[in-house]
Amino acid sequence: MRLYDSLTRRLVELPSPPGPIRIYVCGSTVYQRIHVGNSRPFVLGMWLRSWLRHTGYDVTFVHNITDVDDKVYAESVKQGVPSRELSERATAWFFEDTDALGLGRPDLEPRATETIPEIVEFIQELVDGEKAYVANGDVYFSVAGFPEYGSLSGARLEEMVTQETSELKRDQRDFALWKSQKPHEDAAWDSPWGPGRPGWHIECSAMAEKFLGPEFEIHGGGNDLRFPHHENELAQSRSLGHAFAKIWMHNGMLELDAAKMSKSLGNVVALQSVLEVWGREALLVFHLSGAWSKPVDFDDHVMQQASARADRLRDVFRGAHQAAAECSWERFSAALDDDFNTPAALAVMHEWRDHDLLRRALGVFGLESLAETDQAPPEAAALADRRHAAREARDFDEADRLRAELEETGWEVRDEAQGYRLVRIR
RNA sequence: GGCGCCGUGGCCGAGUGGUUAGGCAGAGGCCUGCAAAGCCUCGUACAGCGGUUCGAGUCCGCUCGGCGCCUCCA
Repeated sequence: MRLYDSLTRRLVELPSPPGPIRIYVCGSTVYQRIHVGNSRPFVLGMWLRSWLRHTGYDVTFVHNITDVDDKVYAESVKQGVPSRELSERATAWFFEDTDALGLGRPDLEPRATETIPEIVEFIQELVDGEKAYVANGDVYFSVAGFPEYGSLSGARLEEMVTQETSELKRDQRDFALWKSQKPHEDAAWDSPWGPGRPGWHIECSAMAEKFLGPEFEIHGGGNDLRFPHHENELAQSRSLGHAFAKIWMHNGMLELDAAKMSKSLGNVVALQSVLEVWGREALLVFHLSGAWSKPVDFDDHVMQQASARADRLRDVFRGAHQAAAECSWERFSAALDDDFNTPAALAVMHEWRDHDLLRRALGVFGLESLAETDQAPPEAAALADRRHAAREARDFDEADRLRAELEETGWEVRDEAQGYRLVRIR
C-alpha cells in the first residue's frame, strides 16, 4: 500500500500489515451545519480505515471536532446564544449528518474543549523550550526558531508576510498558541498565562499526540489546511522533537461553479440536504468516482451520474450471478493499494457479475445496501399480481393500465423469463 | 508576485513510453405483446506548439487556459 505524501511530494510505502496505522484527520469547526465538502475527508478517513483493516492492518482513526474558535464566538454573538450552547448544538448536527452517511464512527472523536489540559501542557513545553513566548496573556510560537518552517506548504520563510497581525507579536509571521479572553468571548479556560483559549493549530497537535503518540503514520485533511494549519502543527510538534505525522494526505476541494465550496464564500450546500435529495448511496458513489487528492466539481449533473451509477451496481444483484475470474479481486485490491485509487477500483467493480465479490467490495465502502433486494409492500405486490394475471390472459390494455398504476406507487415492474420482479423507482 | 495542482471523446473520470479503462448520456441491434432492465455493437479522445525517442496522452521546454493556498476555511 502506498500513498501520496504532500510533505515529500512522493508516494510513500506503508509498513507491512499489521502496522499499526494511526490516522488523524482534521475535522470541522462546529458553529453551523457542515457542507458536502466537509464530508470528503470524513469519508476518505472512514474508507481508508475500512480498507486497511480489510487488508490486515491494525488501524486507529482519530477525527477531531473543533468546538472553540474565533468563528464560534463570532457566531454566538451574532445569534445571541452562549458559545458553548452553539457549539454543542452544532456538534450534535455534525454527528447527525455524518451518521447519515452510514459509515459508522471514527475510533476517537476528541473535542478541543475536552483537551485543554493537554493543550496547556503542550504550550508550556514550547515556552519552556523557548520555542514560544508569552505576551500579555497571549502565547505565540516563534516561527524563526524553526528552520524547517515552510517545508510542508513550500513557502519560503523570508517571503512570508503575516498570519494575523498583532502588536504583541515579535514577528508578524508568528502564530498564536494561546489567546487571552476578549470582552465578547463568553467562555474561557484558566492557564498559567491567564484566562483564554487555545489557538487554532495547537489543539490538533495536542489531540493527535494525546491519542496517537508523538509519531504516527497518516495525517489528513483538506488541501486548504496545508497552510497555515498543518504547517503550524508540524512546527509545534517537531519543535519539541516529536516526529509527528509520516504521511500527509491532503484531499482536493469540492468545487461549486468552479470555486471552492467554503463557508466564508457562502457557496455551500449542506451535507444534510444532499443526503435528502440524492441519498447516501449516490453521494458515496460520487466520492468514489473522483481521486481523493484532486479537486472535483459538485453539481446536480455529476450527482445524477453518480446516482445512475449506483443504480447500475444495484442492478447487478437483480441479474444472474456469474463467478468472476481468479485474479479479479487482485485487480480491485491493486487499485486501492496504489494511492487509494477509488475510481480505478470502481471501474473494476463495474465489470463484475459476481454477486459475492461485488458485495464484498461494496462492503469496503459501506455500500452493501446496494446488494439488498427491494421488498415491495403488499399493495404493490397485489397490483403486480393482477397485472401478471391480466398479461397471462393476454389482456394487455389492462396489464398496461395496472403497470402505470403501479409506477405511481413508486414501483416498476420488470418481466422476466418466468414471472416478474418489482423494483423501487428512485 | 510566491508555492502547488490540473487541462483526456457530448459529460464525469482512470491511465506516466508500445495491448479495451470504467461510468453517464446518445445511436443501432437482440430480447419483449409493448416496455423496463439486461446483453451486443458503435463514437475512435488526450489544450496548443516545439523537442527527446524506433515509438509519447504518458518524458523535456515553451505558450494558452483553469483551480487551490499564501487571511478564516475540509
